[in-house]
Amino acid sequence: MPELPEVETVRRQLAERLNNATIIDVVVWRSGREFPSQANFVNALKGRRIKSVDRRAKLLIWRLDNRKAITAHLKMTGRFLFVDQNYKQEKHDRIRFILKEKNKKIFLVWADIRQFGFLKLIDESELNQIVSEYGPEPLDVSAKVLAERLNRSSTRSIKATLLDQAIIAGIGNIYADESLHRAGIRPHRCVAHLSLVERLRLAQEIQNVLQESINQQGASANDYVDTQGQKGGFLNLLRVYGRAGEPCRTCDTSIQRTVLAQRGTHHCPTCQK
DNA sequence: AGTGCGACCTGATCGC
DNA sequence: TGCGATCAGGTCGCAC
Repeated sequence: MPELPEVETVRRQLAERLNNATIIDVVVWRSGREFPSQANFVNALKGRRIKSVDRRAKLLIWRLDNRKAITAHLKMTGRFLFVDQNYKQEKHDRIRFILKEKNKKIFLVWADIRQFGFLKLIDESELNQIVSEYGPEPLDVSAKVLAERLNRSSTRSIKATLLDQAIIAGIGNIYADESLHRAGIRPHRCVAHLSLVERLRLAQEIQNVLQESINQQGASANDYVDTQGQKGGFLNLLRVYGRAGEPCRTCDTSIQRTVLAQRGTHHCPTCQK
């Protein structure tokens, strides 16, 4: 759900306030799998300065001043929310960070309804390893490079291929369906059988849809909200995702929903060949 | 080796 | 009204 555009939106909002901030305190309201050793997690963070907030694929990376980093994955329902001093803990809240930047205090809450997300403290070498296993950032390379990444002899469908973070980073269920509709390619097609023209068109549409969604602060299909609790504006611009039975915006044909790669998959039988 | 699939988790929604 | 079944999905780990 939070995919590249949504995670990038959160990154920008976090970076704006957390860059150069110092972590004063960390209160774990409810611990979980994401920080197995709670005391170590809290103690290791106190007093550390955040050098930058970066993103790789759907992973948020807070680089600290001691060659360590906090990685955060929102998965489906993870949220960072800026709150004020008087904020009261709500049901799914898990951690509160108190930070300081230029004598101004910052209160940040990590919440996660489904508890799939995680925060992890790791060192530089482990971070380098994780980052190196992702495919290229789709907005940092040319469409030609992306098209080349999709040129593979595999039995998999193009949709399953797009969801593989090792091939191209950051695409999830929504943007896989949306980019395939824009490119006029059926999700079920075998990746090995796509023509050069199709792969190039798909690569360009991946870049277009991701950039357009970032410009709208992402799409809130279900649970996603940004650090102010705001929904993304791209939802109404989606062409197929979540529109089963509704008319295709291009040709009026009813959008079909099937299951592919274990994911709800949406396409227009007329526009997509 | 590459691929597919279950597990993880909770809340919203649907049908009876 | 209430209750159970189903669905949402990113990624890991295991099986084939």
